[in-house]
Amino acid sequence: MKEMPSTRRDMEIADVLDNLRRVFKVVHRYSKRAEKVGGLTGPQVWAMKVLAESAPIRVTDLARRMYLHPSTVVGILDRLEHHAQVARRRSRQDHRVVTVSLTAKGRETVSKVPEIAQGLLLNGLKDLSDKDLQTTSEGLRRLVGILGVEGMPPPLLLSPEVNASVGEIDDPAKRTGENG
Amino acid sequence: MKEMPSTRRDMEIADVLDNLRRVFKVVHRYSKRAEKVGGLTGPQVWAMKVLAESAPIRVTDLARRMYLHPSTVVGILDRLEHHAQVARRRSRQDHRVVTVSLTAKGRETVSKVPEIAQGLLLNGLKDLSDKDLQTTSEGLRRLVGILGVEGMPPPLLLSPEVNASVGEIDDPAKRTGENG
DNA sequence: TACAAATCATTTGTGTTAGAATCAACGAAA
DNA sequence: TTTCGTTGATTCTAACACAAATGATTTGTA
Repeated sequence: MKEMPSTRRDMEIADVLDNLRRVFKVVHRYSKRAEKVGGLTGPQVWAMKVLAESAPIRVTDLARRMYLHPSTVVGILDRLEHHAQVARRRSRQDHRVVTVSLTAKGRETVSKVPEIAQGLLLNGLKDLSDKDLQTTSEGLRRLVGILGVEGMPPPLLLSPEVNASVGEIDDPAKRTGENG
Repeated sequence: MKEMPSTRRDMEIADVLDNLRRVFKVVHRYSKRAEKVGGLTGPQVWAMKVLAESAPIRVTDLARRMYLHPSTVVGILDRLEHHAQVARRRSRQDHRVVTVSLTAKGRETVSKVPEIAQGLLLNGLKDLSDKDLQTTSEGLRRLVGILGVEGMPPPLLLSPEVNASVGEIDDPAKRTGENG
């Protein structure tokens, strides 16, 4: 692409992208090793926290809640089940469905989990002044806005249609620009 | 004790974390799938872009520039080499080091690569008003600051080019790299 | 010179992630 | 009832990511 040297603006944009990459890296790393609680990895703990909140839950729904592909969740569940942290059970009403729950050991583990990956960030955020926090929040909101226009799903965490939107993120062309 | 939830502040913090997670998901996905150029994945293209800028480069330095672990880069290079996009060469001065360069085909590929994953974000950022851009930039810088102080050693930004546009973000130079 | 320590790339092992294909089961329609 | 399309979970393949260990090489030191 064209190199528009010029202004601070461009530098600032480069700055944003660079910082974003950096934040990614940190959080990713952090959630990869620092989060281990009982020999469990970040995503594993994350899954268990979701389970603690809404078990029994179907695999598909769990995946939706974690913004992950079902096949990914299957792997995570395999490992958790192997560690006896969760239990799978076939639904009797619908034999296709598998519901997942925490075992006693799993509940025990969850109770021990402090604040995980977010702890670091969380503490940092708490230390910010009101003004700084607002700026940070604003900036992120801005980014989400930018991305959101192109297809980012709504807040959710509970909305069933999350997955639908997520699935189209990479193909904004499909989106009819209804959005607000 | 002093855990009084549900102030505006707490909601704002939750907001930040939530938005962050959202941004992660989008960008991650985007860089995983949508970035394919000539059958190449995001990280592969990324590596090639770095190479286009500063080949020949040592594997370790490439890893540093990409904020990735050397062993990860090795895998990426393996695939790129297999596609004849890059070439490895053992240094004659120091037989331990391997320098990587783009092949003719590789240069051809890079020239075709538009703006990849960043394109989406980049365009969005360009459309922001000066003020909004500043706010966004500020917010990110804040986050990096938080993470940088608390626990993020590795970025290192020791290479001149990397922090060219970054500047003074967390100033890790002060720290004697205690890495683990 | 000899020998220990550091460096560099790589290999090995584990885990995360997604997409395609597969298989079983459900639901609706002919 | 049989057929057909769909849904749900899983398996398979491929890539990414990191840590720890390996092997080769260089550097530092006695």
